[in-house]
Amino acid sequence: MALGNIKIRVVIVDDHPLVIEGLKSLLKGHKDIKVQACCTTGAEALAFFKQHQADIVLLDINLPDISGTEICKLIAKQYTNTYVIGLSTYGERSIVNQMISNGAKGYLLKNVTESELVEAISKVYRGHYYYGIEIQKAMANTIFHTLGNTPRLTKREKQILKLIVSGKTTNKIADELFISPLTVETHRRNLMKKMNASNTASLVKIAIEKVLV
Amino acid sequence: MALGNIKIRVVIVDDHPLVIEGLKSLLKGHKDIKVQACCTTGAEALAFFKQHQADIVLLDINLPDISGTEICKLIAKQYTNTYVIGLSTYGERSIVNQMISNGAKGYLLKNVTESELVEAISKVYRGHYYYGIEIQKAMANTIFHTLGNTPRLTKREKQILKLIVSGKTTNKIADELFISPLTVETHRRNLMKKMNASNTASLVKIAIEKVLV
DNA sequence: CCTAAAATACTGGAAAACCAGTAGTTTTTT
DNA sequence: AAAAAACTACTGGTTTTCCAGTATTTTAGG
Repeated sequence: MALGNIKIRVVIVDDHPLVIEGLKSLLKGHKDIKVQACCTTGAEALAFFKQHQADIVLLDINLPDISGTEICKLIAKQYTNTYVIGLSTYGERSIVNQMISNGAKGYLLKNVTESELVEAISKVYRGHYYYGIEIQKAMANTIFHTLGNTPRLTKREKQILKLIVSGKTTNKIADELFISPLTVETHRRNLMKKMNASNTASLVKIAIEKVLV
Repeated sequence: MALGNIKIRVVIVDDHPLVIEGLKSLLKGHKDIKVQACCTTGAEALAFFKQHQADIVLLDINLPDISGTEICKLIAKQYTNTYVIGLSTYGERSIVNQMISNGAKGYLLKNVTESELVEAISKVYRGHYYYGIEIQKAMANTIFHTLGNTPRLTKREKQILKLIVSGKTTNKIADELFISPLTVETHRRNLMKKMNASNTASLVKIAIEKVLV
């Protein structure tokens, strides 16, 4: 890997000791990588970074206290020499995007192999991006689906969408907002058109999926 | 632990190599426990048990091929000397109950500590039950929340619920399943009643929330 | 085999959602 | 001040969902 005797300083943040153990184990054999610290909470991690430096953070998105995306944002903003690689189990696509837009330089699923993990760390360390194969698949799906295609909703539309998702009928919503049911219906129709939904069910589903609610 | 020179034979089943690695690492120091095999799929695990014996199975509930609960049921039925300890991340409460009713003798969250893991294995090995502290908390919560509150849906109901969530209308669903729209409607109504939803919107929302879809 | 649960299907009627188009009024942006 | 965008509201009609029952057939478990 030709890094001479400089070690990549890695910090692991995950609330599962098991995962920490696993990651450490996978990295043990690589002498140009040094696991500097392991944290099981977001607060712990942030405290650590106030006092120390690191090159790479392996950051779980499911933390008990602070959300992974939040921490990612903070680290990316404050410690510009520290790069974040997100970690999660499969199936949490929307989060991947959030992490990336919050400055994560890489993203891996927890079923990562040793070689992939090491490659990710070294790539990201050198300033490149690295996304696991599975993530890339998910992203291809998503880029169109979630980001490129997320319609900008107006304030009123968002408000009404929330009420729809919460199970209120058009009439109830109209009552609540002191507007005509006919108006609510128009908004409803516009929402469906914008979000490519054919009925309430898909409207709600898409709304939840895209975290518009 | 006074087991003489008999080792407890443990099999780990988890699709994340990382978790396997972590568990192995935690168990390494204990010489009365022997990790006999690790499987990353349900099929692999079942194949293994056809040819070998084990005392304890550490079984993840999220496997790519067969559901953990299914495997648990099979093992408990066929290999009465092999005890299952379920493994999962938090938040999958309903599954805990399923696992237990399928014959799991113990259940742990993946953020288990070394001592807890070892204790669980030895307790279960001796024929006792063992549930992690967090699981016990979750169960207390659950008894009301998940069982009292998450309705058990039948196979057909789940199937129809999925189709509803995917945006299909009653007629489309009926077509797809080769049944009368009237039947679908009945299911629909039963779903709403069971899930305490007043309309499609809340049905979809609740379904997604409770990960019934 | 028998029973309970699940799946199937119906009647008939009310409410809510969906569709297409139009258009006036406010607010924001340029 | 003009243009664009957002919010408002309507007509008139179709489709889908929602509600309250009832009832037969299958299926699964003891």
